[in-house]
Amino acid sequence: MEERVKQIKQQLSAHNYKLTPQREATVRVLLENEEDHLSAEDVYLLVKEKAPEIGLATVYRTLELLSDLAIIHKLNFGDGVTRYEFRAEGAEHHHHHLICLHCGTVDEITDDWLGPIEKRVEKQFDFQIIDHRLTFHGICHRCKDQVKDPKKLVGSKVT
Amino acid sequence: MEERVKQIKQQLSAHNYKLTPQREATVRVLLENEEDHLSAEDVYLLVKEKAPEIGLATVYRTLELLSDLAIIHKLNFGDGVTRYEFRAEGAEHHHHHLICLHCGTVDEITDDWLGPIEKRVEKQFDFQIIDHRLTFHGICHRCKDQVKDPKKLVGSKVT
DNA sequence: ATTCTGTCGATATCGACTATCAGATAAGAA
DNA sequence: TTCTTATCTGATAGTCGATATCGACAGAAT
Ligand SMILES: [Zn+2]
Ligand SMILES: [Zn+2]
Ligand SMILES: [Zn+2]
Ligand SMILES: [Zn+2]
Repeated sequence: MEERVKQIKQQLSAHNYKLTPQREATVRVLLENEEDHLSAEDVYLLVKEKAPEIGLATVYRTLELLSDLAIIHKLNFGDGVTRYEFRAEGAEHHHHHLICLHCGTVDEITDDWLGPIEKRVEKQFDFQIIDHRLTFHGICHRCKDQVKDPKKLVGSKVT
Repeated sequence: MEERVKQIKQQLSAHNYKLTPQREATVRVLLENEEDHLSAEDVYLLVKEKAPEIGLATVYRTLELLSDLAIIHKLNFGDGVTRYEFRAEGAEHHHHHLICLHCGTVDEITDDWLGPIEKRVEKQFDFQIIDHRLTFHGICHRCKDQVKDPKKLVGSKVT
């Protein structure tokens, strides 16, 4: 934890940015909820618990900054809000997500399974891949007994 | 074309919806620009050329209706607007997209290359897949000579 | 004719996000 | 120190895509 904060502080100062108290509070909230895919509003409310004087704009600015420096990723799960998560340290690509259409839970596949497909894309389409996003929509193991007609869940969600 | 319109008319009436002139105009615009990933605003402007009396709300309502009936898909390419495209007839799953970070073009992989990975997900995570989204971000063949440092393009886009 | 239902266009409203701007803060120079 | 400068912050107004609301209208049913 302290290690990660220190590391991020260095990444910031390498680009002539300071780890201000507000930025540090935001980073700590992200670190403490690393598996939760928080929205900006989520982060704002959590930061406010520790530092009530912080403004929403500052949270947005900090998230944008961390995103610009490739420290965190912006995610979109089709619910209209941008969510944020740390990039895996050293990982080249984004990991994959499993979204349950019944309970909304987002699980993760931390391994990158797209290697062979990427090779095929690069060759067949002459497309140089920098990153990818892969999301599966379906019924998670916790819900499978409660859903009778999965086809009914093919709604009108954005993705 | 006429065939597709007729088919959509039947899909609507099967759910007790009518293919009104406004809805038909919207459907035709979608059909005539099938490869373009139009936004609601795009559709609105194109429909207005033929039927100037149509309202923006009606376009949104029609797109939502077509989406509910699984006739079209809602897409999000990280630029803040929802885009729409027809579902491939009979295709179980959504196709894949290649987004160029330099020129913004969206190309398509119409084949489904995820079969083996889906099997693995279903088994390993006990997750019943209903649909998926796969997007590659990178440099398209048209831009590859103009981009020297692809790493620089790893911006803060939502995806 | 009268009611009911579905649909329409116009427009107000919503919510996530961004831009603006005056004041605070921190680093440098004198 | 004191002045200067650039960076950062909080409050808030504004933007923009999307949705909700509402009165009007057409077709079907009674
Ligand atoms: Zn579930
Ligand atoms: Zn994740
Ligand atoms: Zn390109
Ligand atoms: Zn497409």
